[in-house]
Amino acid sequence: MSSGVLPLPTETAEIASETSSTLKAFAVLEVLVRAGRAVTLAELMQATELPKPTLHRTLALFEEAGFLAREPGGRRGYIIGERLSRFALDVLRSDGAAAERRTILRRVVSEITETCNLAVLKKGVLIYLDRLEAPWPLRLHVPEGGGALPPHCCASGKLLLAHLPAAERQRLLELLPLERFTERTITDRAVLESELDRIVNVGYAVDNEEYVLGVACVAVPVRNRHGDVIAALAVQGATARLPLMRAIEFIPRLRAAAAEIGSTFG
Amino acid sequence: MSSGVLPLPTETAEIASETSSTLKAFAVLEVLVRAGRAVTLAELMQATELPKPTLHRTLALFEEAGFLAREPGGRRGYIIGERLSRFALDVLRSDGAAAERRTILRRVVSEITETCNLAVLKKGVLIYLDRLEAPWPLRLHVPEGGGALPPHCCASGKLLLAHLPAAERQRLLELLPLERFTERTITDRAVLESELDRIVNVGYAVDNEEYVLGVACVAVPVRNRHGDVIAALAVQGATARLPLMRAIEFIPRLRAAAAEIGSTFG
DNA sequence: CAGTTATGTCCCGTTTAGCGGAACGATTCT
DNA sequence: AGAATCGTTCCGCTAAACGGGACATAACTG
Repeated sequence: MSSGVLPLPTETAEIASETSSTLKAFAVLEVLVRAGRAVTLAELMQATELPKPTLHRTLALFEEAGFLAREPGGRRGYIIGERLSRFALDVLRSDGAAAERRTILRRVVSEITETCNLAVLKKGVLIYLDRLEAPWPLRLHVPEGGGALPPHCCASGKLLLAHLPAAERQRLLELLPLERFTERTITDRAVLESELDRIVNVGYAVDNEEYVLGVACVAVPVRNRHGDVIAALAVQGATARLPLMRAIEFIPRLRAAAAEIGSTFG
Repeated sequence: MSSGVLPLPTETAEIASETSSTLKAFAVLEVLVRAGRAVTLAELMQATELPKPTLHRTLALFEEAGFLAREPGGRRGYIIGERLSRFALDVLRSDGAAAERRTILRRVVSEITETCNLAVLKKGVLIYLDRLEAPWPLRLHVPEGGGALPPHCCASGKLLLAHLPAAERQRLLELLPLERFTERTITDRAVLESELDRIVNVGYAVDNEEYVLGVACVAVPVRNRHGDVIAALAVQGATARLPLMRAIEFIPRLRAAAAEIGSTFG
């Protein structure tokens, strides 16, 4: 796998600035694993920008615990240990409900041939639970690892805001910065509030280029068995290909999928 | 995949007595992952005997970093996050045993002079852990980066579906789109189901031009020491050169190699 | 084979971040 | 409704992580 002239993909300083020792250690593992071969301490220093003793300690810890092992002989690089392999296998095997949701998403995406995502609201920002891109060349690039979006300017975000308990919704509305991203972004609290009311009534939310010019979204609620809105299922596409009007036609299908997804929780 | 009346396999006190916070955190992940389903804080407390705030802190950390995620709604269990899932795949593709497996694969390929591959099911789709082409001019081009295949139309996919835990298999069968690729693709749920039963009985699976016209595959299970099916080893070839009948003759060799490969997984 | 550089290991005083009992808040059960 | 269980937050204490630096070991060099 991978590996070229420059030994490691250098995601660098991100790691060094990580506060928690545990996450730092985990990030080191990620670098090591992505290298796809034995890696020396010096290489890891370069790739992670972590101090030498810190790295050494971390690696020794993992070696002691069986997560890592070392090459025999002179320049002993670190390799993946048996315990880490077993762990990885268990991770892949513990699909369960995640596989179901992913499968449902996949079906929707292939039916409507547009990118779909499943998102929740966490501490006032929108977080993707899963996301599946349709095979179009023109794609919205989303930061790796479930990057958070501001909720006031995307369909899922507005939908989830709208269905918050009244008090919580009120509190968030006052707190949200309502930053402007395009000329269509809603930056007025009163306007946003009536938009949210409208969303509750019609049962879906749209984002008409409010976050990125040329990108429109439609989101429908995912409910648990009690009827609470717990997540949002959304379709997203370039308006050049998918004008909002056409996206809205997908709502019945989205709703059906949302119902299925809802039943995979709890 | 265990999980029954008693929620978790309780390796217990080992973890609580672990000195390093990082290893403790890792052990928590191991427990969570082995459960094979969403796990609550309370369950983890019982299984790890760690104090509540400690666990909470650890889990929140992982959630923040994208290694874990939570089920939305009321009783929010922890599930495996996107980042951890990706990490696991990277591990399996480059661990020390991967080299060993590749050696075994290489031998099989040179023995039978046909392309072989090793695959697992991840979130309901087939992913190659490794793949080695035989030196024939006519080859099936496979997208880089272990592109995912739909499981209902390839030998490995059907084999792995067949050996899923009954409940999970059932749920997935209902959800899979069963897209048609050739006139031989199985697109009927009932037919697929009886095919899966048949596969469990005979111990191997075939793909008779169900995905690509002119390409046939035969897959046998790779089992860990407990007998669980964890991967599939398959041979694949152009039917012009390798009619299904001849491919089936390779099964004994594949089985032998699969046993070897199985022993390289913990 | 000394001399030199690059890499790996250890020490130890400092400080941070993990710790966990306890109280509080939220949800589910009956 | 109340009771019980589960999840979250607080905060003072202390162990554990931190990392500069010194030392040790292996790999090049002439």
